[in-house]
Amino acid sequence: MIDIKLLRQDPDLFRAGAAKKRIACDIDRLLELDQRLRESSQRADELRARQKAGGKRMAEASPAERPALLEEQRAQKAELKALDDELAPLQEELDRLLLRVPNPPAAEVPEGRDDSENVELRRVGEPRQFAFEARDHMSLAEAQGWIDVQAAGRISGSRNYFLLGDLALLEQAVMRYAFEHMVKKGFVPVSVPTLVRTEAMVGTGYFPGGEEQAYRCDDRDDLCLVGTAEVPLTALHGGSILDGARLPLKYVALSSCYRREAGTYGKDTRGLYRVHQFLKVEQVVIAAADSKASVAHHLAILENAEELLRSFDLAYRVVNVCGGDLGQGQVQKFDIETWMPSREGYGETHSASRFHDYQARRLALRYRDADGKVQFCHTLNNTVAASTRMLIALLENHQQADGTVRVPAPLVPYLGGRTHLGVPLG
RNA sequence: GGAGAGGUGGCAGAGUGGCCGAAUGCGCUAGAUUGCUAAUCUGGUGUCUUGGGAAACCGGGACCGAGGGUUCGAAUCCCUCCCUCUCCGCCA
Repeated sequence: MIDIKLLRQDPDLFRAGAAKKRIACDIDRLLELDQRLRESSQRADELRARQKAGGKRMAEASPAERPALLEEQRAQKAELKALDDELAPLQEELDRLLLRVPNPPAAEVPEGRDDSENVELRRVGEPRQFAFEARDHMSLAEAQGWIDVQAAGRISGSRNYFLLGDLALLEQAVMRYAFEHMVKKGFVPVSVPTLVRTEAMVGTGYFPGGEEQAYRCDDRDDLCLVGTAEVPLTALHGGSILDGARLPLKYVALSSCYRREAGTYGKDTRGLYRVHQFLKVEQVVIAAADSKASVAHHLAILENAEELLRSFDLAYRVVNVCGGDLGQGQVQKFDIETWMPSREGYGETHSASRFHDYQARRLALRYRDADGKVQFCHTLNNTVAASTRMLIALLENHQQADGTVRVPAPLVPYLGGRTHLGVPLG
């Protein structure tokens, strides 16, 4: 959520921000509501003050004085009630609109309508050239007996999968390695709930707006399945005032992630690229409110993921995501796209976002700084490794002519010392 | 799922209709005292919001798990929900 005081001071900043993000947003209506509410609530506060004073007089009044006082208080009460009734819907509308105001993107964010206008920052590693007919991850996995989407479709519907044998082992290996990679860097390992209240979805900025992308339990419970561990991790300290000396807090979590993928019919239907459920190791930083430091954290968590990709011998590129492709809350986002031979291109595998205090405001996530002032935290997050997309990259890039898959060095210890997976195919 | 007990400031804990934003203790903090440490004494010590002020600060309003209600007046009474604890049942 944005700071309404800033909005009053500099509405154009927010108009420009919304325009850059290509998100419609009625700033004028918001300012008008704010203005009216502030004026009226002053009146309401005065009425309440008189009401309170009257109550005190009542307590001290003699029985003879009471009836007159009572009458006076009744009249006041009616007046106050009328005013409150008038204000309540306005306040509601303001709150609703406020949740929708996009966080203005950083100056470094490129102009652009959608992902086609993201700006490439660098390419690292050479896409692999094959001296043989390379397979896509699906045909390779099927040939090795590593995947069953038919059975998954029968049991769970489309975009679900069973992984079997070596591929199930590889998934675990990647997750374990990614997790420990971050723990070694001092990130606190966390196991998180993946069922969260609507409140947490709103707090992290996924709602309102992202409801179609999230699975929701039925109305017996107010619970959603998270699309990423970012949600529980960022919400972990919501509602509290942290000791500023303890910041930044760095967390890493491994969790299942659930995505409805509504509106993507016919898109990436083959294989593991777009699925309803996967595992992901996610890094979250909760920091002090300092935009410079925030940028440093952003680059650091980006580098953490790049390190992992380089250690896997995977080629990738980093893009600076353009305004139109940014989410409502993000100040800036870097995506990492990893080379995927079957796509003959780079496919998104990581997404590093920084939010400034946008999520923190919604979550009431604050800290006390060295001067004793209460401030909203800055939050950031990035993927470390998302299982399915990492498996696509590993299978396709490290496949051998005989249909086995080479295991990159860091994963060997997590696979019992094996350097190749699968059996030679005829 | 059944029965019961609770949710009050950083923590512990009082408060059953007005004098309660809330006693007391601990903690924290500033100062005094002190050869050092410990101890002692004194003051300060919630959040949000609004108005005034350059600021220190001052005034108003809201907040005692959340949301509704009763009342001139609610931490206190009523309803719904959430959470915690104890016992029983079921279960990974």
